[in-house]
Amino acid sequence: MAPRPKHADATRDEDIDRFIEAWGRMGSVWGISRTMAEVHALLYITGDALCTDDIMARLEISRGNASMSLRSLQDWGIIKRVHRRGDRKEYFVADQDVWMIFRSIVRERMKREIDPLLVSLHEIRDHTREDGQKAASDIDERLDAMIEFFETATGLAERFIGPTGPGLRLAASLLGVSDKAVKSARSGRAARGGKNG
Amino acid sequence: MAPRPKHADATRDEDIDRFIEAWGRMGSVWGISRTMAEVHALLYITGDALCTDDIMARLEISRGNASMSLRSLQDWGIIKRVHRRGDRKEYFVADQDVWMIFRSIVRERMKREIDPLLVSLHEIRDHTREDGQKAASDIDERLDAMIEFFETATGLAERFIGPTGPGLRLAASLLGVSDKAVKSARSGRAARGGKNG
DNA sequence: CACCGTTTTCAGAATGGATTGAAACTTTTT
DNA sequence: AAAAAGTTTCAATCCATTCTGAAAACGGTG
Repeated sequence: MAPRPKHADATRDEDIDRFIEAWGRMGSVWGISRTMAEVHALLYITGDALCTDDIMARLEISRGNASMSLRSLQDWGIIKRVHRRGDRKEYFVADQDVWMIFRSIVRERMKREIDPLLVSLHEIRDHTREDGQKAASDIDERLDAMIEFFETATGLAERFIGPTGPGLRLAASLLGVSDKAVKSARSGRAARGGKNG
Repeated sequence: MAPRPKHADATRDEDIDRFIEAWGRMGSVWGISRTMAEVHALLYITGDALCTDDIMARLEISRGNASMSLRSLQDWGIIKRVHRRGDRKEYFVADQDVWMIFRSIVRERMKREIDPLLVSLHEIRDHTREDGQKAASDIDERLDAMIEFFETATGLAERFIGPTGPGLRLAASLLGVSDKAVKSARSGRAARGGKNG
């Protein structure tokens, strides 16, 4: 039967590499740089506390790059520093709760992107309004529609990521998204038995 | 009587410029290029059907760039071509329904980013599984957690953007996102101050 | 306070994505 | 079928962001 090869560790490392690559590619989606995503991937998937040198070596990146990525990841609140007694190095661990990671990222992105956009939209609309010119009324309506959308979306997001807890899971059940629904929604590949609570 | 300044059009154009700029800046968030977002902004906010030359002139971009942006926007399904009788040019109009725009964008991003990620994650997990090595079991768990998250999120998103209709509005009420947000959902009016709880 | 291991900073180099512009192509008109 | 009008493609170029590497700063220790 399945022989347990001595190169099990090498296999494991390969899998880790693949995960890092996949997650790094996602970086753009979340608006973070590839390297930053890779550093996070490494910390998340290993679950270990790693120091800067570990990360530099594993990812083959410069010290400066590692330092900056780690800093950003901390700013985003998805990794934290840990100290080891008798060791002068800093170690880093990734938050292991995927929902938390998601919340942190969404919160940060909203703060950086959506909030300023809403400010701009309001400024523009206030301006078109106070001019009171008829010419702008159609534009006004479109601005209104957009502002309304983003404010509703913001409100929704705050529910999800707010301090009230793991809102998404709640939302999932509220909306009746069952495992079945999820499975059948995925066409093509999907045979597997992921399970837990 | 509202005073009707002769520079009304100039003022309007300025407002449009500001909107284009704000929306263009958002481009990165949605993973589309700045110019593409600006073209969309122009079409959306004016509500007009514009031809390539109009867009080139207004945005001061090259023909090639305009052509490619328009093409992408069509691929994303948020603008469409219109034909005018007796005119050989193609004109373009933006979908005026903000919810539809959002749905199109989310659908497209999921197809391009999340689905491939999920495929990769499954491949990696299947691989760590079939090796059956103990060393990988902790990694397995983390992969499981991540897969479960993305599948739930995907299922949720499909609810929102599915053909069933304006799911987000429904979601908003289901989740009890302040009645304010939902009420002001009636077109034409809006009050500042998105805080709620 | 001088030393040593470590982290941060930052100017310049490298990289990759966006943009141009002109040629190639398509469609309509005469 | 040639000309005219409009659109798309793509190699070359531009530009913004990311990355490097070495120097500066930090912070304990003896």
